Amino acid sequence: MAIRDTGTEQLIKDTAMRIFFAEGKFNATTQDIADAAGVARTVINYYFRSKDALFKLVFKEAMDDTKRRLDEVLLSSMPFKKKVVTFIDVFFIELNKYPYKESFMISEINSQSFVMPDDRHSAALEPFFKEIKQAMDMGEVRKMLPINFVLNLFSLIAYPLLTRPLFKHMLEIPDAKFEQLMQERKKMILELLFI
Amino acid sequence: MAIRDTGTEQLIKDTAMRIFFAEGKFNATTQDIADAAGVARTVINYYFRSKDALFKLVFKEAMDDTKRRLDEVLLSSMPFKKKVVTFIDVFFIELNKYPYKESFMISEINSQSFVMPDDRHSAALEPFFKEIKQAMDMGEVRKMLPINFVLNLFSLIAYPLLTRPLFKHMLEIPDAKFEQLMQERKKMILELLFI
DNA sequence: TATTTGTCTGACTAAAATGTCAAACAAATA
DNA sequence: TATTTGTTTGACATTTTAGTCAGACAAATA
Repeated sequence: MAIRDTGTEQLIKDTAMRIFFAEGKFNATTQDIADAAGVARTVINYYFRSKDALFKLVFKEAMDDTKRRLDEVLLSSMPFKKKVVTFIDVFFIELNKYPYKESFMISEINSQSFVMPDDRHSAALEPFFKEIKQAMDMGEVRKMLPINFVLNLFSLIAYPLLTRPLFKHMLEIPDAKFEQLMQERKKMILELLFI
Repeated sequence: MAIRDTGTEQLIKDTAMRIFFAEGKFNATTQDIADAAGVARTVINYYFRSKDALFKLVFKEAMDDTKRRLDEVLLSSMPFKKKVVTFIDVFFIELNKYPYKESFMISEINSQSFVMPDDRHSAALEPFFKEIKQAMDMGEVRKMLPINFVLNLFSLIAYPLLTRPLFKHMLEIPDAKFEQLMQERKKMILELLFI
């Protein structure tokens, strides 16, 4: 007989993603996930064999998803500056839906058992570097190693959101204020990156 | 009788710090730490009562240590630009000794059980903001919210080191090359922050 | 030296989490 | 409808990890 699609497999993956990336419970157990999904814990073994296998799968799919979303922007035919603006927006939306995703990824990547999937080289990066160089030649952006432009872009967007709880406390600002600050940062980042 | 200082308590703390921050083993067990320190696992209970208590203590001491080191720079009487340069250097040295410390902190802060210690407000921050404003008025740095200047400073330094394994792979660069890139970033960051 | 007392250890207990399996259940199909 | 087969469940077993405790050990000191 063919495989029956009861939606359970997807439900478990979605629930795991929610728990990890939206709720920030990095050390969730299989029981936690099963409870949240409303299924018996053993279905996780049925569909994914082991906890580890589920975790690895969810991680890989999350990485691929992010990559796809960002590549789509990088490979589009927008003019350079508009592309960067869109890139920032997409990044912000992603981090709004899954505030802990980035942090989770970093933990995983930095962990011992982690092995980087082979296909991590983005095909979108190479041509984007060319565009950066062009923009530099045209005096649109400050001259530096194109790699540093990309690093700066990621850094300026992601870091404040990663360390959000720390900074919110250090600077004694409430949620709404922080949100507003982040919106202002979007503009500021552009002004910083472009001349 | 007085407490005998056998150095074991400190040894355990140092070992835990090494395992967490230098080796990146975030999920180390008490057995792992005891083995690495060359003591029986139960001494951890003897000195720290529970695993949780040890973890909390190590975390707090690490936070305090970082804070002290950075505050020292911020409160010094150097001229503004030199202060920022020194700040960047200190940050780099710290992240060189304990590459995973920042990542560990972020995980912890983002975790459920985490409660922020009360005394997190740095007395050094207030006067530093004043200095930033002055530098802006003097046209030394780009005009923006002083808070954004600080966020940018942290972001540009820390993020690439946090995501090091990811970027190293994505960009296919070996260790030495990455190290060199980070050194170049120091200069680039200054050029970006100062006019 | 004898005693006290802080330090350390190994054996045991307890708790938490993962994995296995037989059987129940339900959807497809003969 | 009867049978097949994919799905789901609960009971049980295993593994992993943390905590307790009595006693061994060793440094201080009376």
